[in-house]
Amino acid sequence: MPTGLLRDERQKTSTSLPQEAFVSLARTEAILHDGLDRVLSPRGLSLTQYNVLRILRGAGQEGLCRHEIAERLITRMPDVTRLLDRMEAAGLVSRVRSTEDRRLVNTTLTKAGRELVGDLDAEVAHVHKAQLGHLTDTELRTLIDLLDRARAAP
Amino acid sequence: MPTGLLRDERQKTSTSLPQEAFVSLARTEAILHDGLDRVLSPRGLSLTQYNVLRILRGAGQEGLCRHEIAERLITRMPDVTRLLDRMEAAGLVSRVRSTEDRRLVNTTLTKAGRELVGDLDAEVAHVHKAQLGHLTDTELRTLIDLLDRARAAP
DNA sequence: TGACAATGAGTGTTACAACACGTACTATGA
DNA sequence: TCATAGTACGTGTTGTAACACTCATTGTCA
Repeated sequence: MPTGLLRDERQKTSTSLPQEAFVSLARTEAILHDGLDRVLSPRGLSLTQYNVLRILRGAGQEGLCRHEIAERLITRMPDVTRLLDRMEAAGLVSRVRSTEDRRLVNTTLTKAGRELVGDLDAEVAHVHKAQLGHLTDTELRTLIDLLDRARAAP
Repeated sequence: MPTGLLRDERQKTSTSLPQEAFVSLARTEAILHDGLDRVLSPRGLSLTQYNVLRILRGAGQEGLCRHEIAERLITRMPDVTRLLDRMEAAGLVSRVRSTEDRRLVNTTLTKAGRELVGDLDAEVAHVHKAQLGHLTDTELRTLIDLLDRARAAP
């Protein structure tokens, strides 16, 4: 009987609570990520590229070097060089070799990059509100706190 | 004064609660994902491939067609064909064209695939416990519930 | 000060994901 | 029963991510 077999399999794969949390987290992230992509990809941006734009805007006029951008990115990203290559080719960022430490290359937003990320603010905020606005502030606060504590593994 | 400028930028990027939740979610998922990859990649598996193994184990002897696998995967995956190609080449799954509906291709675990996913159960459970075990059951339950409700957008 | 480690960026290669399109088969309705 | 739409899978191509490695520059210490 197939159903019996299937139940046996399910037992073998018995999901612990941490495991269940991981799957739920991955599912949720994938859905939210996809929703954001639908706003960003028409502009030719990936989520990572959008994050770089925001990071550079937050850094102000002085910009950041490759290493600093990489460590502020959400996902580990071992190939920031070519990510910036593409963004430079798209006219969103500009890079200048530092004169103080000539190993460093300083990256800053161009005017076009600053305008693009500015234009996207409203759209992105709208998507986030559409995706998570049905949760109360208290619930969101609780979610954020739990996620923060999850990352702070002992 | 640079600090002043930076604070201005931060204000312009004023993070709403939904936005903050999204970033926290993405950060957490990336960290957990990475931790799991460290167990899977020595076996030559990506997280998606590992999920396929688990999905097929859950499906039992009858297996699943490409479409069914795709819709059970956590992340949207438009190229399941070549994902299965690689897993077939690695000897983890086997594919047979269905005789009833010859459009369908039935995919099942091979013995090697079944053994591999079985071997990984303990390791994966250990990683999840190391990553999330410091949260109480109540906290994990709350987290899972909130994530489930987050996905259930109106 | 001169060898050597450390740091930062870039490059060559491989594998994978995304998109659009094509092919085989099945179901449906005039 | 035959045209047509729909379904399921596969393929060609392009862009991107991951890994290992190299090159240039700086810091350090005998």
